[in-house]
Amino acid sequence: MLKIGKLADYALVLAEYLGSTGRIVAISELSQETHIPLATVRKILLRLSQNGIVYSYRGVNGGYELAKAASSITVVEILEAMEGPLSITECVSTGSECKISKYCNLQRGWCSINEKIFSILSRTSLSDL
Amino acid sequence: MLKIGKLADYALVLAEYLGSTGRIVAISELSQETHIPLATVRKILLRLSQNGIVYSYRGVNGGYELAKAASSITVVEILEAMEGPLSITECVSTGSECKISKYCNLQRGWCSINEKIFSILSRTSLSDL
DNA sequence: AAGAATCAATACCATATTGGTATGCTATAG
DNA sequence: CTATAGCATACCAATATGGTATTGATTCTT
Repeated sequence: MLKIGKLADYALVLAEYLGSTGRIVAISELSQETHIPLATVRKILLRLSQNGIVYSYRGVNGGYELAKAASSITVVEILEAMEGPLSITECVSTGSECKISKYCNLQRGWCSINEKIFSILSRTSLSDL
Repeated sequence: MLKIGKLADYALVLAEYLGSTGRIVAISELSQETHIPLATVRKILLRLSQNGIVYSYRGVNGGYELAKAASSITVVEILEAMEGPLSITECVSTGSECKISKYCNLQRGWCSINEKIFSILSRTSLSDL
């Protein structure tokens, strides 16, 4: 467990393909090449675009391209674009909404672990995968 | 995101309490002290017991205690006891059930990341939290 | 031996999340 | 002006999850 969502996984695959071509690619091509369903690709690319990971171009000959070089886009950037801030537990992100937070003294430890995982994922670039 | 389940989180809290007392503790006490609902505590401790993290004792004065010293129980042990093997993506664990695995070349990278996260979580002991 | 305390095992349910799809709207190239 | 392609939103089905209830088995105490 401790799995990332399928959409986030797909997002990496799509981003990797964009990086490998280096040009503007339409959703239809992305879907064909990656075998990810068209409507799903559409949803993913929208999120990536809204989070500045890719640039989008409308109209004829439109499509998407990476906003940066594949070597400078990190795994955590794409992950967070798809799923929000990295937080291994409730208390790490929101300043503790957890019901038992008053009686729990693990928050500090979780934050530390969270930072370490963040560090790993931010040291891995798209091209490293 | 990339969150662990609440039950796993609770499991750490419960294990930490067990470690702090060093004696046999009944479910009722665990529930009272941690403010985790009784039935939920029962479910969690059962899993921990089945996975050898804690010893259980039935009958009057029964309860649970850690099977090892808190300093030698790792976070990943408890996590995996609660949620199964650590695997950040489908392809890491099961040898790839993923539909697009034939067209995806990220598996190697995910495995590497998974190992690094595993390493972090196995270098953190219960007493470190 | 009886009875109380305590864990074991399973089954169950409501809710939230997730993956996936559909649809009408907007912008742009030519 | 029209075909192409992304934008935005809404929707649905399936699954996972957290949480609860119940019955049975074991052990201590008296």
